[in-house]
Order: sequence, then C-alpha cells, then structure tokens
Amino acid sequence: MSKSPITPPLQRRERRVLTDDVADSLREAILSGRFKRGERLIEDELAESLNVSRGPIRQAIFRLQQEGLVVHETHRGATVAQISLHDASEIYSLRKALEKLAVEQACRNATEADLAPLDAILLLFQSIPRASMTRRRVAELDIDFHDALFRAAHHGRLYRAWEALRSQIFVFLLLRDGLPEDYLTSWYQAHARLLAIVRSQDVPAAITCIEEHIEAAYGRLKEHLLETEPAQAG
Amino acid sequence: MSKSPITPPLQRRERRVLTDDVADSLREAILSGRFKRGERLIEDELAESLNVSRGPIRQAIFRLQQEGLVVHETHRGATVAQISLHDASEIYSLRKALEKLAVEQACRNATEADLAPLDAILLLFQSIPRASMTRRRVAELDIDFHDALFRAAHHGRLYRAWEALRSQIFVFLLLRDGLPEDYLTSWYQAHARLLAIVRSQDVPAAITCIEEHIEAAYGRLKEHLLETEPAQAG
DNA sequence: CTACAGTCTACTGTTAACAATCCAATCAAC
DNA sequence: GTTGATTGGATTGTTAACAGTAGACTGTAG
Repeated sequence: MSKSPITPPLQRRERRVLTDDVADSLREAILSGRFKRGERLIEDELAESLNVSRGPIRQAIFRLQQEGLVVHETHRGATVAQISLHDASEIYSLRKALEKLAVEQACRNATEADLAPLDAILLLFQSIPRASMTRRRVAELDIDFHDALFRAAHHGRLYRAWEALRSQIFVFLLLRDGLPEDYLTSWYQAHARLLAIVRSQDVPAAITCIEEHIEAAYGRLKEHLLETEPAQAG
Repeated sequence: MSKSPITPPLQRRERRVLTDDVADSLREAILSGRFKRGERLIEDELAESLNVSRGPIRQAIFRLQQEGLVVHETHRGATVAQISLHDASEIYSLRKALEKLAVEQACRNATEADLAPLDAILLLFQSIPRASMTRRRVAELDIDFHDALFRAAHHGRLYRAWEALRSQIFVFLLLRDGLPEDYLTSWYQAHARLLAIVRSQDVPAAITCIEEHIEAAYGRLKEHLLETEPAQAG
C-alpha cells in the first residue's frame, strides 16, 4: 500500500509519436486555411513535405477523419471536409446534447481545481486589450473554455465525443470576419455566467443556461451561413 | 448486430478492405469471449493467425479502440478493455443523452421506410420460439433495434457517436446469464411502445419514454454488476 | 532480502517497395 | 453525339524488413 505515496503530480509522460506530429501539422494546415475545403490530401505529397513515410500520414488522416476535418473514401483518398448548413445543424444539435450532459456532470463532479482553468481563461480574456484581439484568439479561448468544461465533467467517453466535434466547431468560429465590441462583451458575460452557475451546482439552471448558450451560437452561425452561402442548403 | 443483407438502393457499393475483415474478426473474438478482458493483443500473433501483415491489424486495433473495446498505449500495445461500474455509468449516461436526441430527430425526420426495419425486428423477435431464444440473440436484436432508431434519426454525427458506444453496450447485454420469461415479455412491450410513440411523432413523450427505457436498463445492469463483482467500484 | 545498474528480448513504431484499384483520356461502334 | 470498352498513369492498400522502446532478467552491493 505504501508503494508510491505521491500519485497525482507526476503522471506517466505521454509519449509523442510521429503520427501525433503529423496530425497536428495537418490539423493546423486545415484550420488555418492552407488546405482548402474539398482539397485532396495525397499521401505521397504529404509524406514528402513532412519528411516521414506514408504510414504515419495514413494514421493521422484517419484521426482527422474522426475529428470530422477530413472525409476518407476507400481507394479514393481523403479530402478536406466541406461544411454545409446541414452539417451545422448536426454539429450544434449534437453539441447541445453533449454539453447539457457535461454541465450536469460538472455540477456534480467538478472540484475547485477543475474549475480553476475556466477562471484562468476568463481572466486571460480580460487581460487582452480589445484592440489586439483577433477572431482566431477569441475562437481559441472559446474552445479552450468549453474543453475545460468537458474535462471538469470527469467523463472520458463524453470527452471523446466532444473531441469529435471540437475542431469542426472551431472552423465555424473562424468563419465570421468582424469582431464587434458587443460580441466581446457578451462573450465574456455569457461564459462568466455559465461558470458561476456550474460552480453553484444548480443543475437545472446550468442546463437551461447552456441550452441558451448553444442555441444563440447556432443562431448566429446560421444567420451568417445564410447570408454568405445561401446556395448550399445541404 | 447482424449485418443488413439489403443493400441500399443505388449507392456506391462499399468497398471492403482487409482492415474491415480484421476489425470484424477481432470484434467477434472479443465479444464472444475468446479474448478475455485485459488480455494483450500482440500484432505479430494476430497477423500470423489471420494471415495478413501488421498494417491492417494496427488499423483495426485503432478502430476497435474507437469503439471502446480495446485500450491502446503508445509503445506498450493494446489490451482488451476492462469494464467497471464507473464505465457502466459513463456509457449509460452518455447513451441516454444520445438516444434522447435520436428519438427527437427520428420523430421529426423519420419516414415510414426508416421505421420499417424497427417493425421487422419486433416481428422477428416474436417469430422466434421462446425456447430457442438465447441471451446473445436478444442482445443482437436489441442492438439492431436501437441501431435502426439511430439510423432513422438521419444524423450522421449522432450515429457515429452511437457507434463508439454500441459494442460496449453489447458487452453489457451479454453479461447476464439467465433469460427469464418476464424479461422477454417486457422487452417486446417496451420496444413496441417506443416505436409507436416515435411513429406518432410526439417528441416529449418519446423523450420521456427513452429516458425511462435507458434508466431501466442501467438499473438492471448496475444491480447485476453489484451482485457479481462488488469489488471493482472503479 | 532489498535496491539498483546493465543487459536482453519481445514488442511496437517506421520505412520503403510491391500490388491492386480508380479515373481520365482515347478510341471504336452504334 | 452518345455509349461502351481499353489503356496508362496516379494514388491507395498491403507487405516485409528495419529501428527504437519498455519491461523482464540477471547479477552485484549494501
């Protein structure tokens, strides 16, 4: 029993492997727009440009497919995923179901240590001058906040389901160009309110709050998509 | 979990590749108990016994990891997943969230053609003599029923989230040994009722119904787990 | 007996060559 | 002009050999 008294601080260092690096590179390339939607991902090309063999490339592509960034068809290769209005509907309806469960579990299971990262993100948000705030920066903070929320739920399978949506949501957050002042203000207020409710462990209030939160986000996205690309109704 | 023999009309024939066969073999071996929980899966051994190289084996293992049947650690290999009470809690809480969304979407989107497979499964259930009914057979019909329900929701991402749980739920359904008469009766009634409500497109009723359905299943499972293995409270 | 260093083996991660498949271009037939 | 077969190049699926790591095993010292 007294084998190793100190467990939590030192975790087994997560070994990184080539596939991990490749997946990160490709993800970044897609999210930054260097690979355009619908573009083919050719294993040989990627292998050469990243200086690895095709093995890790294939595995990374498979992983990105799980994340919804890439579509893969047998013997036909992988392409960067296209998103339509229908995809947005799927993503946000599933997201709402997942986050409702997440806040419920977070209310019940989260310790103060779990919620600290959420505070930190809000603090970081406020510390950044509005002038130097970019769309991408807000998107990162947004994803990080919700990611921390899912972690706080202490629910491994729920977290993995969230991982399958996370990158796709990030894509949506990057879509809009402007960054109006009132958006930044309401962003902070909405997330601070959500965190306060979770901290108070009021499950019904938390569920209502997250529902409104997600629905509002979906509403803004839908409006934007209808404005810019009314054609593809998926 | 029987494969639907009817190919969907006018769709690109799904090309099968070695990885698919390997994944099926391994899944079957795990679900049938030939590979025991916690057992290591050694790539070379599997490759030799299945007469393929290690490439497809590795890919299949990653796929099974996604399904939650195996656990993989870098440089340490894959083992058959162990399930604890905590896992059961995760699986059923997530399942409830997913199925609530599924019935809601099914109420809204499902055509009569989508619901026909559900009728067929119930009919098939009744056509099998109680004497020749096995635990495994009921489990297959159960999974098939819910699988058809998820398909009827017409929600690709939701279906993929369900796929990540499906096999694990199947494992739970196989756990219990007996097959009491009243279980068979209530199984039929519960599923027939659920289908009727979905067909009537009464969303709130359907959600309530599926909640009770999943909670009842979880209750039975928990009771069983506490009886047989009260040690691992994981 | 316990603790620790060095070796050894079994296994996974990676690579590069080989085989099978798709797709577009070409051309013949109707 | 459209349909259907053919062929060649590009690209993915598969294999087998190579490289690196984790864990067990030995032996030694305290």
